[in-house]
Amino acid sequence: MTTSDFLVQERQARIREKLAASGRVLAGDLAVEFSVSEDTIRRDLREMAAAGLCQRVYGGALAPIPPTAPFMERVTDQPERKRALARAAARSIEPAMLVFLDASSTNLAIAEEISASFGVTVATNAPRIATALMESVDVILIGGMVDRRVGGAVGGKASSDAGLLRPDLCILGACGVDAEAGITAFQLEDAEFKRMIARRSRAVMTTATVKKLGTAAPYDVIGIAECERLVVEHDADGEAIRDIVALGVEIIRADKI
Amino acid sequence: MTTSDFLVQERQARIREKLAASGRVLAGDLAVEFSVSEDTIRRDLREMAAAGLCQRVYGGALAPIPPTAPFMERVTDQPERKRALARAAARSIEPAMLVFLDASSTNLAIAEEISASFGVTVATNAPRIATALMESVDVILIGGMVDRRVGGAVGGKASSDAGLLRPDLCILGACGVDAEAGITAFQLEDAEFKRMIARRSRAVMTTATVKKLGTAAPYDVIGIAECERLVVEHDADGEAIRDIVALGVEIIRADKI
DNA sequence: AATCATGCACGTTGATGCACGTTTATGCAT
DNA sequence: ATGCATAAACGTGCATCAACGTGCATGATT
Repeated sequence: MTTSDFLVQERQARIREKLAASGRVLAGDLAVEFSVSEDTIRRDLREMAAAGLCQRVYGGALAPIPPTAPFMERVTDQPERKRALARAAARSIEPAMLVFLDASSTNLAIAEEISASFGVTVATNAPRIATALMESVDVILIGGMVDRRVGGAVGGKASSDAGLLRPDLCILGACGVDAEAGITAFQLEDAEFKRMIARRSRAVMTTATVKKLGTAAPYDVIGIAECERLVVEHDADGEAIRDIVALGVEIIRADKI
Repeated sequence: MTTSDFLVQERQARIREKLAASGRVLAGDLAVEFSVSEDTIRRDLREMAAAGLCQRVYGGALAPIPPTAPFMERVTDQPERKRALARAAARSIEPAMLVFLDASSTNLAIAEEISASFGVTVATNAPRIATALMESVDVILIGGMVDRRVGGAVGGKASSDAGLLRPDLCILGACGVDAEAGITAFQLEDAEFKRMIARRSRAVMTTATVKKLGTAAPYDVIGIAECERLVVEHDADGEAIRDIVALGVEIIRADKI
């Protein structure tokens, strides 16, 4: 094995601690600290980035943006991955549909894939998504109190508004996607809202970065089997989605970035 | 690597924070601050501009402007004048108020003057205004069908939503302001919406660039006497506002640009 | 034997500062 | 207001060096 005192997993756990503490790590520093080559550190960081545990940058790595960060912050996290997911998801949108996009950073990326030629109506509780779409397609805004962490209107008024709609397709933002736990969220009111609109929709689709697969956030939204389609990244681990497939959920893989 | 303490992405993230905070950055200052050459900063800014994260200008960069479109076209029309009006208007906003900002480009400028320290709740039918405010203050979103020319939700659903509110202060976007014609708008549904929310508010204030004074758009909103305050530019012609003053409307002049 | 973790070699890529001709903004004179 | 000179800022091309990822060999472990 190595002359270093650390097993791979230990080393990576330490790196994660450092990322959590200072927000960034330098490859050179880590190599010295762990008494390994920079090659090894780079492999670690690459592997961690592939698992969504850091952002790989020239010279080292940056902390991933926490999934509980406010919407406008989450939007800046892993944009290329979200764009790839968004492109794949947008292919499920057909002309004349009423599509619902709830407040999620990947849904903003999907909104940015929707042009006037889609010929759809989009309903959303997220002001940012409405802004992205209103010049291109018809937009129905869900009113109510805006929760800045969620990035959209949730709560009684928003649910009342959304309760007037029956979307053809609901594209659901998910904080966690797991065969057993289903689709989950970090905020209670967000989870309530998502569940309500999903159950009013003819079809439900969700998207998940590698980081979210096999994870569960604190609040249940819906079971995974209530979701017709799951869009995953091109390199999502087959193991992670095997049980989801077994529940009859159609898997769509995004293109390689 | 670099002799600087910052990874590229960190540097650009800081630049984005500065743009968000002050609306502009100077290349020379950034080079000193980050201990890199101005060449490097210029490359950063060029790259960020290409990604839509800033506007590249001689000497530095400005905060990005969203895509051009009807509402957004109005936003980019005479921004300095609107900012001056916005600053003057914002001084009428007091802590704990429920303020209503309908969809207007000057109201977006006003939204951008409102920080968390205002301690207010803002209700709006404009997604772009909600997006600008949701990180700073409590935002109540008015739902309904978004009219892209208006830049906000109007019509039956929006009126129904707004009908639940009684704002302390309604800041009304005006397309025309005239002693005889009063406050007028270019779209019928927009005029209906404005009238409804103005009449539910304790106080109404409006703003007018020199261009709008003494003009009338096709659809009546309210009479000028129903408006307590009118914010005009520092150089607004006394002749143009004389009759408005005679109707008991308080005039506030914006600062010189 | 197969697998995993590691370091090495090497060609490629990325970030940076320098040089330099071009462009822009500014101040001054008319 | 216009024209001119000047200095600062600009973008392009280039050289340099560090960082990068890939392929491979090696040693340790199962």
